[in-house]
Amino acid sequence: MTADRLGFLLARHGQTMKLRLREALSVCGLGPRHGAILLRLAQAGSISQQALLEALTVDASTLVAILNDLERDALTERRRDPTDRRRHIVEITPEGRSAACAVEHAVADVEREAFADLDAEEIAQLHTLLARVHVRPTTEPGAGTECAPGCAPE
Amino acid sequence: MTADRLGFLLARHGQTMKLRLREALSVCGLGPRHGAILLRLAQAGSISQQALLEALTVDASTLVAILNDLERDALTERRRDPTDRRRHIVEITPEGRSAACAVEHAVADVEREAFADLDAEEIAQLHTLLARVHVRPTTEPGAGTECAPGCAPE
DNA sequence: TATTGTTATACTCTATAACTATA
DNA sequence: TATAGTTATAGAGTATAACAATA
Repeated sequence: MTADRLGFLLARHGQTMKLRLREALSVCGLGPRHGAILLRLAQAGSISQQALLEALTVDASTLVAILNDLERDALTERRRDPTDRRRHIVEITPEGRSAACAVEHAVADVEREAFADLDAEEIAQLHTLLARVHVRPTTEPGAGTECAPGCAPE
Repeated sequence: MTADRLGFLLARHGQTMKLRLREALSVCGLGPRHGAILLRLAQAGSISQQALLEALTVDASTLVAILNDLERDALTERRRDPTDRRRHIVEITPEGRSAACAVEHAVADVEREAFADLDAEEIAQLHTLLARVHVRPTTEPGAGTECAPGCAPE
């Protein structure tokens, strides 16, 4: 069942993984993005909002909504950057660390099941390879080959 | 920048790939799912609607909408299975084959750019590994480890 | 009664554009 | 003027549930 383009395969499995993560994290009342942010913060303690934007590949307005949720639940806090009062720095709270721990467990469960057929080395390989795919387009849109002649429908 | 859970990484890159595929295929007036179905049909000629459901991991109602689009553009046709008139068999039309060719090119462009940092062998590895992740949950929901005590917020 | 396909609908996610504040 | 963040809103995608036809 590998009779599928790698691009489609990646898109499809990514979608499935997102759905599973959502289900697993719904126990904690969080979405996948919320979880990813909490884990980052649990590692780093505090991150600038800009850095989160780059790391998570989300729209700025989306990030605001997520941070509002987290702050409403007292899991994170935003404070102004003293050196540039336009910028926000996001910090994790003690409650946030507890939640991050829960997220860690939930994600680990999902991963254990999803990657059950791979051994540790293969999982590491997959991780490394995935980390090396380009997330952002490097060339201008439209730079590639156009649709072949006579291909366009309608 | 591998400081990320594999699950989150897969979900995020899958999302990005889907967006890129959508952009590339919009030239042909098709969505990613439309493209994936066309490629399948270009290979097999005809597939039962049930088989498409399993292969694409989409909801039945979603598939209906996609097939309606394809049929409206005269790229595919549905006919009843003579042996069981409840079932539909989806067939590709000549126009559909042309469109599939366009899809092939567009997807190849996206893949070339996204996997530019991987050599042919690594791409094949990634493909093989991805094909071996479990798409569907094998255990009942809730069978895994629950959130650690004191972890749940609010 | 169970299965296949369909329709209608509600819900979520995401992106777009306009607005505020700081620089 | 340009940047960081926010808000409101519209659009697309997906899932849920009820329905029709066939087995």
